Amino acid sequence: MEMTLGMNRSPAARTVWLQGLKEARKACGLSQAGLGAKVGLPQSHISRIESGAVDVGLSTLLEISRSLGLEPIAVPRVLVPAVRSLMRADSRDGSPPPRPAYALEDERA
Amino acid sequence: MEMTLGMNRSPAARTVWLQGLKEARKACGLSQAGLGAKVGLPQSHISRIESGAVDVGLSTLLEISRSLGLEPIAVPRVLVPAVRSLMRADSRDGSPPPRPAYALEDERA
DNA sequence: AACATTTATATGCTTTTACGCATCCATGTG
DNA sequence: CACATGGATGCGTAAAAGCATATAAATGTT
Repeated sequence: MEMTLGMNRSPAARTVWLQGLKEARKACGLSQAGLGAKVGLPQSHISRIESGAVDVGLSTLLEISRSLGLEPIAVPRVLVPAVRSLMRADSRDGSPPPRPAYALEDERA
Repeated sequence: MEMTLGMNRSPAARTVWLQGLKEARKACGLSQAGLGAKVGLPQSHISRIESGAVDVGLSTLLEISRSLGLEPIAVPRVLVPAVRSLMRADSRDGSPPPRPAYALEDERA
């Protein structure tokens, strides 16, 4: 069996990650230009990054993420579901029902 | 007030992150060449990445991290302590922690 | 409605740099 | 010594970062 997990360097591999940043940007009410100004990057580059046209560098990724109130952390795979659950529970507005400690989540099921 | 908290694109900014990957690599008992073989990268590049000489791209970072059993996640800043605590608790003592059965694990730890 | 104006995102082009190959410098080990 | 094993460096090339400009979609004004 060929087990090609999405481990290549194609745009699709990073697109999911970048999509999250794009949503976070909009959640902050920022335009590409606004975000660019915040982190000192040209709007054109933000555009290419979000579209997956370019493979953004770690430094730029850190600046963008942090300016959006996010901190990229390398989480052990076994803890990913727990962390995702934690994030979901936090971002829920006025309805915090007793949530199970773990929830089957997307990532790349 | 000038509040430029080390948010530049200098090597120092990413060194912290990369140091974690380096430790994770050693924890896996892998050499730079071994890791490179796992992810299809030349050893020379792993060297430059870990030393901070180059600003590694997101795709490469994802491949490296995942090959080490780590998943980079953008965590809201307010949740960072909680996540860190989770990771600390997990890595305590060598006894196998209650692994969530649904953590898709492909490679040998 | 048509036209201007502002705002948001995308594209062409140049400079800088990550990536990849080969090579080289260590420090073992028989 | 020969020969591994782990890591670093010079160099060419493809691609990211940066600048200016173009397109798109709203927003306003007559």
